[in-house]
Amino acid sequence: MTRISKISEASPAAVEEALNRLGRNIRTARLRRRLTRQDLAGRIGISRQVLAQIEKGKPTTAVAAYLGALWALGLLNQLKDVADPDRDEEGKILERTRSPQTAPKRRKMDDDF
Amino acid sequence: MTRISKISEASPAAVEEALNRLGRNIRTARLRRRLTRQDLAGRIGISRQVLAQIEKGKPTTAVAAYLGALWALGLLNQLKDVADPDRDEEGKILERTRSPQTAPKRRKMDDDF
DNA sequence: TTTTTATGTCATTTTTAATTAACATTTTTA
DNA sequence: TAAAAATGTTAATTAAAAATGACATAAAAA
Repeated sequence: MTRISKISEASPAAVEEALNRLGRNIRTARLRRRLTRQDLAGRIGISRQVLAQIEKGKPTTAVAAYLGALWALGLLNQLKDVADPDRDEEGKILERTRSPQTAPKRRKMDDDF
Repeated sequence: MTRISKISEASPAAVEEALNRLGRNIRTARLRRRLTRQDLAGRIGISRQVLAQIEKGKPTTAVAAYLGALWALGLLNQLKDVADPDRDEEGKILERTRSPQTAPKRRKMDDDF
């Protein structure tokens, strides 16, 4: 990010907590596997300084850096269920209260990075 | 990020897949709740363009932007278990194979952003 | 202890993310 | 239909992330 002013300033307390916990968990997993920061950072493709920030839960770090850490630790699969529509009971209920229209579709389907 | 060359170029396929799925899930949850991008982006504190990128799974976007979306959708709690040390069976096993030394501690405890 | 390794911390430079604004296109509503 | 709203898309600017290198300190190993 960058001029992500609002995110870094006003990221909700709940988000900050979640990031702190995630960072701690990544650190714990790394130590258990006896990996140095340099080692793990190398596997992810980031510098050891950035990995240090991840372990502190820095909010403005690229999401792929976090997920890369989980991947390198063999923990990425745990992310599969997050926000899974099948488990979004609240969303399913909300959907049922409406006429059975499908999500509006556009012509072009996106993709590219 | 920025000079995050390696992350954006070489982010593992597994990470890209995870991000694509997460983005799709966020989009589905938003539509179910009948929120426009502008609405949801406003609650998170980002621009609608960035939210669009999140829904595409852009890897270099700030982690807090992704988590903020989950938070605004009421789905953040699902992240609590990710990388939870108690569930890291692999890590627990690795830890047991060593002498019962604790994780090396430094004097100063970090924290600040 | 001494040596080596890991980590903490800082400065500099380069790259680029995010904002903002504008306009096009699509979808929905009236 | 027409009007309004949502989304797609692009460009310019600005702020900041990440890399890199250097050095200090702490921890582990010899």
